[in-house]
Amino acid sequence: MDQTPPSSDRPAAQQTGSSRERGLDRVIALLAHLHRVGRPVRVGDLARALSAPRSTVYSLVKSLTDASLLETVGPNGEVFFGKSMYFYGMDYLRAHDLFERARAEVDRLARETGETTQFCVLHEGKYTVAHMSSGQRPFRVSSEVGVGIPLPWTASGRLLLADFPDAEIRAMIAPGDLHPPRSAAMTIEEFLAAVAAARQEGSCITSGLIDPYTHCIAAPIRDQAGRVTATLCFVVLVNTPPERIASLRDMLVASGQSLSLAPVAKRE
Amino acid sequence: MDQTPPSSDRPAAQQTGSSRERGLDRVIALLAHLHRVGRPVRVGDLARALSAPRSTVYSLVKSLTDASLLETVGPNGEVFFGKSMYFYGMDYLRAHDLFERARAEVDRLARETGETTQFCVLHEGKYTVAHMSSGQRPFRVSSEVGVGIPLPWTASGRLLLADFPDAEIRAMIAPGDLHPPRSAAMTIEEFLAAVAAARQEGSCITSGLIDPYTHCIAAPIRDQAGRVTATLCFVVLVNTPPERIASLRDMLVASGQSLSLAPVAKRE
DNA sequence: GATAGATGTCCAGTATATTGGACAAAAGGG
DNA sequence: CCCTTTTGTCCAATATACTGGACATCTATC
Repeated sequence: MDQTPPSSDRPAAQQTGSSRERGLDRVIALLAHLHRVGRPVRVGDLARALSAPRSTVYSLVKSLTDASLLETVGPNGEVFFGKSMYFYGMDYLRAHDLFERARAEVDRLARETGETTQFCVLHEGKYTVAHMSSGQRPFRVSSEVGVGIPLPWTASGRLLLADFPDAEIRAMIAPGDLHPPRSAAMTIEEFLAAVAAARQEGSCITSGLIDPYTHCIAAPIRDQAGRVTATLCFVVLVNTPPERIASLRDMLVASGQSLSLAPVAKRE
Repeated sequence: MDQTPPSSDRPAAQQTGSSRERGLDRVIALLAHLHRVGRPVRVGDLARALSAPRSTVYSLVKSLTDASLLETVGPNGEVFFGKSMYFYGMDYLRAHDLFERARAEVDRLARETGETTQFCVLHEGKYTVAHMSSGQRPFRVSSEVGVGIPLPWTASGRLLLADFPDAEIRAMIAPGDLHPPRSAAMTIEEFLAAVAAARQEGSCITSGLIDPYTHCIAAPIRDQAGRVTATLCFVVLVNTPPERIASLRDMLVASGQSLSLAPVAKRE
């Protein structure tokens, strides 16, 4: 046939057309997929999930496993993240003092209060749990580490947006984000008001937003400029007495402030 | 590291300096380089270090930062590992019960004894610290997390090789590995004997091997089949009294055994 | 402020990485 | 047992990712 002009006027309706793609892009999608799935995946399934040629995926996976970025695990040829990924993740930790200290603080708070405690950040426009420590009776928690959740669904989300002008927040929030799965939808104005309230208050408590049987108690962590860069939060059962909630909030605010100190020079 | 010497006269048909290379391979080298260096690196320096074309590296780094696998940091355009790398590393942790429990145990041992404590594994034929918690007076420790060190230089290395036949160990140890930097060289036979002794003993103590002023106390962690898969170790000052060393070793052996239990089913 | 060097972006051309398909071997399934 | 599906490996062909070089901006050094 003649040369098929690549969509002269309109983009291909289906991107499933045999598109030759960069190996690196496929790898990035592959890693994201593994993260989403959260468990080892067979190479064949990977190819299917990414709609990439099998031979390509085999080749890429070989390179990645040779580099220990992936590991083959299980009796079948399933692959998952490897040791190098772990080490590189630790490098990130080492470069980010706040993360390391916050992780330790979360573990301490969880140990001392017995409550499920989280350290949360804004990542790619979503609320994301960066570390979590389960309380004494670990109940079903709705957010896994590293999985983005719409900001309006959480108390921390209100704090994380404290420094953004309303216009930016509007742009950041997709329509569906205003309707938590197990709770009533809110308007963008209501949410903006909630952000403003959290900003004013210096903490935030929500009830039954993601999970109808829990409260969420959050406190900000600020950088040197005073901007909220992360949060700490407790997830407690709905029947927790108000005075305990207040006490937990005070602990959290105090911890948040101690983590907000200007990063000490750790080099010698 | 200039691991790609100009190679005055290479056998033909090999890369002649300007070798067009796969993007993914460059990325893998890039990540390894960042890990070696251990701090943010400017893109130009990356290109130089990898001896890769600048335009290529810019393009790759752009893809990686867009994916949050790298992050731009600092006033100049330096890049280092990004949040996604951290999350993927956490995924590795979640998939490896042993790592998570060992990390907690290391933190506990360090807190309770005040000694520098490490969790070590065999990675790519080297002894590698997978987690470390500094003691009360954190002194200069010679091994960073994730950095491979020749097996003969450490007490843990002797334990990690306990299940390998002598022939394999010989093949695994490079000649230079038998000469610790601050200590006298050993013969391969001496090392094999030390491995055998560690195997017999169920623990291992070395003195002044990497650092002349420290002892290294190590205990094995075993899998269901009883093979050594990892170790715990204390790094203590050379003047530590023998009875304390014995007591620390006993603690370590006990902790190692508790971690050696068959992995509990954590699924519900 | 002139020189020298780095940085980030852009572009056309080509070496080659990606691709589809073919294949044997293993793994079910009925 | 045969039939179907999946797996892992290999290969030739070509779409394109990588490359080299050119360029305009910045930073430093003297």
